[in-house]
Amino acid sequence: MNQSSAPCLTQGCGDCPIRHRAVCARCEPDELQLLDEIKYYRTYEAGSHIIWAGDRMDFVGSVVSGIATLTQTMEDGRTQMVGLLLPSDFVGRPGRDGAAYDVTATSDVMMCCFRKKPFEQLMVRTPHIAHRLLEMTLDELDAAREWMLLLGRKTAREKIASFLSIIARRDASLNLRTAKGALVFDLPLTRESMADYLGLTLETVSRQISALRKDGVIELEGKRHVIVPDFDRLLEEAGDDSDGGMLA
Amino acid sequence: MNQSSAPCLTQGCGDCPIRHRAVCARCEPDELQLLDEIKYYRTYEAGSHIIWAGDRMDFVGSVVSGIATLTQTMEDGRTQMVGLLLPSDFVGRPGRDGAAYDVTATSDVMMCCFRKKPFEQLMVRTPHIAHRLLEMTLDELDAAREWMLLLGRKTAREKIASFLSIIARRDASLNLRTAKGALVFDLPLTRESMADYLGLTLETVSRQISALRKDGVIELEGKRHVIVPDFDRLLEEAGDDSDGGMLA
DNA sequence: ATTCTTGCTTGATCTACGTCAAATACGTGC
DNA sequence: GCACGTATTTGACGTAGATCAAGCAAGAAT
Repeated sequence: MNQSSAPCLTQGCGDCPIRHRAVCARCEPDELQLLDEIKYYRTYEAGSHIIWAGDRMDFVGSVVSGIATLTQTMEDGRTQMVGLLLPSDFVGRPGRDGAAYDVTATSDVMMCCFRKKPFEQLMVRTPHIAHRLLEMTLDELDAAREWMLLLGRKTAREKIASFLSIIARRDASLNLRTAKGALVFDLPLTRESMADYLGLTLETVSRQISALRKDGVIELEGKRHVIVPDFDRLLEEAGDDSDGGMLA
Repeated sequence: MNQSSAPCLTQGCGDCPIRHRAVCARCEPDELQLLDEIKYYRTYEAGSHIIWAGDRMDFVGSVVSGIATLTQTMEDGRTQMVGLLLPSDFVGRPGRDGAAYDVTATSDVMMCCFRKKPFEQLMVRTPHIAHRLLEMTLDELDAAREWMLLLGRKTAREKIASFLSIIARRDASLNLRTAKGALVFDLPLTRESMADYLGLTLETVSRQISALRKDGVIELEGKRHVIVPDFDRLLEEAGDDSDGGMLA
């Protein structure tokens, strides 16, 4: 169907999707075998918690399929999403014992896990794994800071437009174009989860999506299927500097 | 005066303040010498830009003295702070060429810089530097995510209280207690910069500080000098789970 | 002393978004 | 087909915080 679901057996990484190589892209065959030895798969049902904040976490790993979220919740129930995990995204903090956030499967999720202790030992022996992890963490930090601008300074409409463009970008595997060049993808979250992502209420999310639809910025088929006839227009609505053609 | 201004000559790190050892804490003497060879100091005047977003960045380093901020600005001028750099904090992204954000000196700043190329080479040879950087980056990511909860879900009053407790915590070097056990510190930012930190306007910042003062949560001497008679009370106002006694 | 400048406070009003409440749509099982 | 549960939309209204607009305080320059 597309490269993201292609197995990476050639990399010695079992049946993980290709970007899972994030961790083992430059490993030697013997290192890959060590990774395979400490690897296992787990599945989680939609709605179930993968980890609770504060739990001891004895693995690191990648999402193979499905969607998971990282969230923080205040005592009175207000919650803010702080991470969105799509297939191939990495979870876990080598060198840390506890989980800092709740990790929840919002759809059925399959994880590819590495037992943490041996993974950390492997890290010591194979410096490029540490480098790759540093790189991934810097990427996450960049994403978090972009997100902070969104949360602190953008209007509700800009937040929605930004979210749509972020999903279109990240979910590249699902990106398709119609004959006319319109961009097409599915929303991976409910309105409520989008609200938690954007620091809004679900009602405001719904209203702003309706408004963008009315103004012709997007089209909807059903509740989740989005068509973006003009991606640059969407970026304008998002208030982003038009870096423009990253999908050109 | 306090440990933060004590030189760390014993670590072979020149006259950098002690937490600068972040990078070189576990280095062998010969590695430290290599660090010294690629090290230089630079000063920046209050208000001047250290780096502009997008600039090539040919160094990494630590703040030795003064305060600097990381900010993002939208085309229409709305700005969001995404990082606050106090003495001993690290700046720079090994492996990345460009700066992602504006870095501004909000007071006179002295930086201790390492030339990036040789620093990266050193990183390859000394794995514990890479590990330390990963650890620091994970810390920053945690801080960013805490910050996201603040931006997305907290009220103005909670934001101010959170900010005060964060400063009290980070600025540990300046923490003092009065005879009665009240916590005392100085605000490192103007009201406007606080507003950029918190996703508010400077007027709202001012009003909420006044309100906290009126309610006895804090006392003020002048505009910047803060006295917190009861730190737990402040934490309650911040809406944080009372992890309580981190300063007990 | 006096004017300027910069940072801060306070007041009056406005508005974007939240809150509360009631439909509507879409499955899924019977 | 029909009942039921969940996700979503839409409406009416309230409010936290933004905006606009005056002051005020304290240091620096004249």
